Amino acid sequence: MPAIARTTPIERQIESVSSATPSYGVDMDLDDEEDELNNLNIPDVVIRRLPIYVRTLHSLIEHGQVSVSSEELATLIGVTAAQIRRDLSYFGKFGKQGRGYDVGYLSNTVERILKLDRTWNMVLCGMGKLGHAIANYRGFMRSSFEIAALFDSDENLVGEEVNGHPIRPMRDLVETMRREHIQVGIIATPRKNAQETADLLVAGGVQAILNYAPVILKVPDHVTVREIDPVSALQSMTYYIED
Amino acid sequence: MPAIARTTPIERQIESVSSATPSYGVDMDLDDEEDELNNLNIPDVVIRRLPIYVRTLHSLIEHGQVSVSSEELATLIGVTAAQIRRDLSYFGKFGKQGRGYDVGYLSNTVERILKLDRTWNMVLCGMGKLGHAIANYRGFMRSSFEIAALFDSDENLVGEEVNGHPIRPMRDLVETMRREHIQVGIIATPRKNAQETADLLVAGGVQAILNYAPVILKVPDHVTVREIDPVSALQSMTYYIED
DNA sequence: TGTTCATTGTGACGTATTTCACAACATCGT
DNA sequence: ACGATGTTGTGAAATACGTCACAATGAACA
Repeated sequence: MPAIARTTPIERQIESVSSATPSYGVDMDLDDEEDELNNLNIPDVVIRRLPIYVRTLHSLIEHGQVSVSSEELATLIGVTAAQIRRDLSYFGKFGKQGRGYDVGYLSNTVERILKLDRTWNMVLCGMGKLGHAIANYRGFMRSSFEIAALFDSDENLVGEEVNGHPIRPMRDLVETMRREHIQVGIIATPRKNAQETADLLVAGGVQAILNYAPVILKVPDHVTVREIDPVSALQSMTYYIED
Repeated sequence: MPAIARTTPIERQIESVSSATPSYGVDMDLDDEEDELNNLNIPDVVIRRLPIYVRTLHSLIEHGQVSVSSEELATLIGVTAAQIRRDLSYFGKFGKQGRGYDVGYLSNTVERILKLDRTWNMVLCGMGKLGHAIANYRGFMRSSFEIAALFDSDENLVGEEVNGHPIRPMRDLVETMRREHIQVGIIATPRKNAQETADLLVAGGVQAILNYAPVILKVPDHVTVREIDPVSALQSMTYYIED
């Protein structure tokens, strides 16, 4: 397993991640500490499913349901029950035989695993039409995320206020991130500026980037990237269309 | 392989597809017709990578490059060269030993595989803020896609013109789709209306749905769905953040 | 307290996907 | 015409991921 060569397990790079499986240095002394937050080598596919579990559990909570079996959850989500059980088993034992899972408890647990039991401040780079739409989007707050600052390199946009935040010049990005200890960034710049923006985010200490620009970003191993790419999504679906 | 039970191969359902591997009825008479468009059982992961290849090839074309090796392409994209060669080999042989691939030819070929050598008309459902942003998005046209009609169930919005198209009432959706032979739909409705909208799209003959609503849609096997879900993307990245 | 029932958590197995590694071959310079 | 070079396409091996199937066990109720 050549450490460098395939640092970024393929699939990830494209469909999104480019993350570090943050599990190096495990030769300390093989302590069996199999705690909940044992994150040694949990497949990224599993991690990507967890938010869906959380979302579905929330919806059950809204409906007042207190307990759920892997089977029921599976049906709601459209996966197999075995998969849900296996996924959860990576982190510990949260169910009760014969009873299923306590909805509230499981929801809290998975949120804690994903570190959603806090608010993450984000910087948004690129305040064109897309940036404006993102800045005005109401869905982040409801989910542990908050846009803390807006940036654009166009001096004409700087100063404009969007959804309560002034647009700041790009040159302030790194400093702002450091000062406010921000680890999450959103890139909504034109394609050609995306990589340089990513570099700035990295300089500012970013650890997670949500990338709306249609480019594969090169980032260090400790930075996770997920692509939001509607065009690619469409382009891959047409393959299956039978006319 | 229980046909019904796991119609929707898990991963797909969540990370996007819910498609038909459109390859039933292959007991005709095992003709070896291994043509390019041989689509028997090509993994969806591969299909999802093809748009990235196309995009990267286009960028090479813009730079005037005429030939590219799998190695170079791999570096640009951030995958391994072997993977690119394997992916392409599902469809045929497009390279020349010692030389690599002809950029223009490969680009055209992959586009043809993805059926991007035509324009796909789409319907957009849900004309709230998000719907407006999508309707005004300039990136589709440049990529074989065109929004042909807008729909919303809110009578107050009906009639409003967005980017040259009037918003029509939902009740016209099915008829419009059939009349104009539209097979691609975008859902940008609130979460609670997403499933009913999907049902209408299916009734209208949809075969591909780009879903911006945070719900897992239930659709028949012949319909492919891809989710655009920035919140889930963020929620899965925080897992990796080390503070 | 024992029996029934439902449902978990997980070894063992199976399938899907990626990577290795190399024979085959096209091109070029001589 | 030939050897050197670079790069493809692909069997075979390796790894990653998903599913089966069942022993273990908690709850309910007799």
